[in-house]
Amino acid sequence: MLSFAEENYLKTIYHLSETNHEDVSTNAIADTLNTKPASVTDMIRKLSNKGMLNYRKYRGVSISDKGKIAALNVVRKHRLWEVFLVEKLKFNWDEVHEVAEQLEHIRSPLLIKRLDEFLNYPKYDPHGDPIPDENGEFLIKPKIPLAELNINASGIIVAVDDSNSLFLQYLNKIGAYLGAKVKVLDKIEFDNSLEILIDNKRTVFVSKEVSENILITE
Amino acid sequence: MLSFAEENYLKTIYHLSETNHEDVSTNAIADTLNTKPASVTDMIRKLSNKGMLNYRKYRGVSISDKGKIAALNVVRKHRLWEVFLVEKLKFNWDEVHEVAEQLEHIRSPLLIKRLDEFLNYPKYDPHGDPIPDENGEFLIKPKIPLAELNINASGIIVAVDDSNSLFLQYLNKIGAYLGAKVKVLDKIEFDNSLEILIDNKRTVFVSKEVSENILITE
DNA sequence: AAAATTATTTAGATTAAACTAAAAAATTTA
DNA sequence: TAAATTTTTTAGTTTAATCTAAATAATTTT
Repeated sequence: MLSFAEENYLKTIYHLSETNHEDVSTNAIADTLNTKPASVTDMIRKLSNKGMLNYRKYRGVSISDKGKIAALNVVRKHRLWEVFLVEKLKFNWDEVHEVAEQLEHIRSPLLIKRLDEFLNYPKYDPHGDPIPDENGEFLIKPKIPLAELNINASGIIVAVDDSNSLFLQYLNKIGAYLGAKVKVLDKIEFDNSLEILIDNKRTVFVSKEVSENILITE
Repeated sequence: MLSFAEENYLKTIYHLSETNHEDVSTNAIADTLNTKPASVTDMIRKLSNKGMLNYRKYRGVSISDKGKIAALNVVRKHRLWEVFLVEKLKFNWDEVHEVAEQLEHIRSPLLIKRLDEFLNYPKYDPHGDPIPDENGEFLIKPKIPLAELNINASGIIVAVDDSNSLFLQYLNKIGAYLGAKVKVLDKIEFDNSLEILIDNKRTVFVSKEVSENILITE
């Protein structure tokens, strides 16, 4: 059985090895977990001894099959809780992470089974990220810029590329938010701006820059 | 901020001082928490230094006002989660405790506020125990033996006094379970047995012994 | 390729929460 | 009330997870 700390290390190492497909460096782990490299080395050694990681001194680590299963289980719990927080408890997107970081460590297979059932077996979390099933299987849904949608196509806003606060304020002003449904009504050839319908309620024009920075899933 | 361990000690000391109204002994705490008395002494000292307990060496501890607020907050969280598990996730009574012991330590005032709202501000947990509000206020609902109900009165089964497995098997056989609604249809003067209606479904006769061991709240 | 820099590991400490064994205080028994 | 017993505390360890400082390995620069 894994401790909270061990679960956090595994999850981090899993995420880091997914994004860049090489062995993960000690410093990268220390940076994301806000710990010191020396602490990371200690934990790496421990997790290697448990068969969760493949480790070559000074060369970085990769995650083993066993470790991947454990990591995906934590990811599964994290994302299911995020769905719960947003859909049932009306949390906003930016409020869920910290709480889900805690909830993901609750140990009870029955709880997760029932939560999954209660949420009606969601396949994606509120950020559009896939929820692994009990066996760690999942299907990635591509995130594409709104700019690439065809006329009459629609999607859900799942992320923004340029997340500075002026941009977020602007999105708020036009009634767009993470989770909102958007439909492309027209493309203006003159300046590549888009006419979009947000949440079946409001029609607005957005510039090319804006539409390239809004990521959606279909 | 309190650690998990500190929260568990405070909760235990609160419960122990509620049941018998004296200072709580080191051994009693060690017994309920399955630790050694020496460990308890250490923690008592720590919590006293934080102003959570009143402690006189060799004389036992009582909980301070500050400690009580902290303890009641944990109790509140524990009981709200129990309601969630039973009402929303269809857990049985005997399955909730262990999970709620973990969930009660999740730190997020917003989470608890929203959970409370989501559950429609329950005042009692599935065992009939009161849920303290944000200020630690609550109202105890007396638990009385089924035997003491008048004819046509009804209540909810919240506990059993004699919880040996033969008794529980018998309850199961007659369709009674924790949380079930029971109504007294008749009292048989000859042997003080009762004719009761369980869950508006089934009518059965139960002996005096049985009706004295089933605890209900109105 | 040697020097400088950066990354990683080792060695040794610290903190929280537990433990055992022994000492001391309180309580019960005779 | 003195002796025996029980309870509680003290002293000293242990383990997990962290840290700092120093040493070593790897990489980059000149």
